[in-house]
Amino acid sequence: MARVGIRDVAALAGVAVGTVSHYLNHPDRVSHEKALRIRSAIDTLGFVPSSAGRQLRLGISTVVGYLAPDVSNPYFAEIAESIERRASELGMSVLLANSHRDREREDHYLQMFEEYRVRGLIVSSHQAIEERLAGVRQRGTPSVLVGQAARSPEQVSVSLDDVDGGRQVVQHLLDLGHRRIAFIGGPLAIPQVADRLAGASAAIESWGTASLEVIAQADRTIAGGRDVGRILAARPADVRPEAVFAANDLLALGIMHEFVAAGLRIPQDIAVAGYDDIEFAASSLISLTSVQGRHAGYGFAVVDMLTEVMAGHPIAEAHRVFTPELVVRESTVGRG
Amino acid sequence: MARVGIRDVAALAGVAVGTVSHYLNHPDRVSHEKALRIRSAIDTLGFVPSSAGRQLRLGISTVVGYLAPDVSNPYFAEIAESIERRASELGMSVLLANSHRDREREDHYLQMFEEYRVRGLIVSSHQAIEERLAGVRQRGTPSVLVGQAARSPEQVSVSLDDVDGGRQVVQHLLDLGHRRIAFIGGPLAIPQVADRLAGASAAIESWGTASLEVIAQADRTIAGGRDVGRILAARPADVRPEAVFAANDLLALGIMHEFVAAGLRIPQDIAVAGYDDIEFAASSLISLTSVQGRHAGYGFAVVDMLTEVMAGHPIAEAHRVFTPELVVRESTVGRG
DNA sequence: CAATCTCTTTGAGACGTTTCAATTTGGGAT
DNA sequence: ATCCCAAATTGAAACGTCTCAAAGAGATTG
Repeated sequence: MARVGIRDVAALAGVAVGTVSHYLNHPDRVSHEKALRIRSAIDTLGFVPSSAGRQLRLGISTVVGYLAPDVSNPYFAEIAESIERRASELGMSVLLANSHRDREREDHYLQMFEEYRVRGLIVSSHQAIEERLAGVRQRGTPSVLVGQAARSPEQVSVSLDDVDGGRQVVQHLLDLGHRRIAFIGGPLAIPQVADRLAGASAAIESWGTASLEVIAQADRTIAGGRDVGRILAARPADVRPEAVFAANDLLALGIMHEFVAAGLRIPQDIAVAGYDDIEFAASSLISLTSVQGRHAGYGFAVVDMLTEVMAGHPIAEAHRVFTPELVVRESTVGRG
Repeated sequence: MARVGIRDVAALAGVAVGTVSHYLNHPDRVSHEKALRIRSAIDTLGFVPSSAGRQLRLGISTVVGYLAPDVSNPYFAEIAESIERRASELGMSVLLANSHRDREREDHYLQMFEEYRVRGLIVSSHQAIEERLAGVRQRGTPSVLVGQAARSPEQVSVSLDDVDGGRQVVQHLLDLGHRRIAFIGGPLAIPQVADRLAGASAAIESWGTASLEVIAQADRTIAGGRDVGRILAARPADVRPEAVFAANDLLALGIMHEFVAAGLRIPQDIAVAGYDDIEFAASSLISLTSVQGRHAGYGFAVVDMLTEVMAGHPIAEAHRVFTPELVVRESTVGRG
């Protein structure tokens, strides 16, 4: 099953290889008659041009890579989808790689994308990855960092003001009258988590009479949330927080599940707020108060910045920071 | 920023290009001293081998593609993840493409994977895609169809017995005493949907005294479920189904949300069952009865079958069909 | 000391494509 | 009949890599 190449097509159609290539890339330069012969040769042979050959010659591709920590978190899946949609409008294809939050795999896929000479890279990560991306960029592959603001002016990024988001959530809980508040999340080495906590702390401090308990839970998944939820639900009411703020929606959903299973009423007995505003937050049976980041423009902004930077244009605003928006739902204010 | 190639490395290290290539691929064949020089040259130059060059020479790659209809459906995200995990154990990389249920985009990515000469393809699709895959296979790219059983003996597939799954769900609802049952889903052109309905119908018929109302909803998402849920909740109780069986969990979750919002009690007023058993089904505040397909081995089976077929081995069992398992939860039997 | 043998190193050639400069063709103007 | 021009076609060269056959350099053996 020897792969069929452009030469075979040319031979069968009785034309030169250059003509076949022209047919493929500049159809207007080839006569109708030969076009037909070539088309039929391609069909009978089942010719599929080799991207390796083309790329070798051209030196570039039309593919961009999206490296996500965890596609099974709907948050990233939703970002992936909006990126994909925008990219396809611009005639580009998106290849998705799932690092599974693993540093090594992240590195591996980054390397692979480089070897593939993707045109550009979109990277969501919980790691300190900026230095690595600087290397990649220097070697010719530009990238947009998504989800954490870059430090370096060279590294383009699109992110959310997580400090402000955390502040908004806790401010909201304080406004509702809660004073014993818990923050669930970790590890603090992750910028996104640290920022959300920082905002939460700031709100607490400026209020004065409230307290913030920090409960470490590095496993920011539904399962992780359930673990925490079980523990909290088991506490006697007077030492149980009046409200919990989870570092992301998955945690919050897991926590809520255990609260409800334990017979606690949300939000009367305990209020819950999440972060990211994934679709499942809005659709939970007790809809979840959360922080909406990527309003419509997020995926677009990412891809558009990437195209700018791929084109070599200087970026006016290298670090685009969106302001998050608190979405208040039943899990904090009850059925409206 | 001219790309640095293997020649540049060779020049800087003062060796022949062949030696550099050996260093990369057969490190044991090159002396320690030159290995060091080459390593340092690679580092200072920031050399990253071009996969295009390599692939052109070798004709094969170590990448497999996974084409999913919709990564933002956790069902596919979970499959993607298990595939990725297994593939990486076997030293392969997975590239994910999201067709967004769009026939055209599906075609586009399939073509792209072919041009990239991926080693093999894993395809989840709601379309009749077998013929297309036959073409792809004939041209040298093997594939495993996931989620629908293939018709052709040449097309390897891993799937679930959806007829049996549908039957189990409805049998369960009948056993609980429900007689007016509704099936939500569509379009019937989709094999998975049609099979689930077929199983449901079979169970109803063999029972005799029960009725099955089919409510078409092609948008099998949470939003789609909410639309249906609103309509059903608005019906007077005597024409409202006693139980609904949704073609997938997203639909079911959306439906439940509206039922609860309308004040209906689940399962006392109306029972709900879904299909796929995504994590959010188990974690819903009223946990959702669903059908578990891909128990542990699913992703493994897929990748292992793909490696077999990539190796050119004949497959003993070309169409592997897993038997689904009903997972009974609160949405049908109430709090246990 | 010659003859082998092993371990390294070398450079050419091929993979499939696109582009570019050069050539052919056909038709209209002179 | 000749010339010219545009349009269509051609073939060679180059992209970056790996492998293969061959050669070089020591080391070991007879």
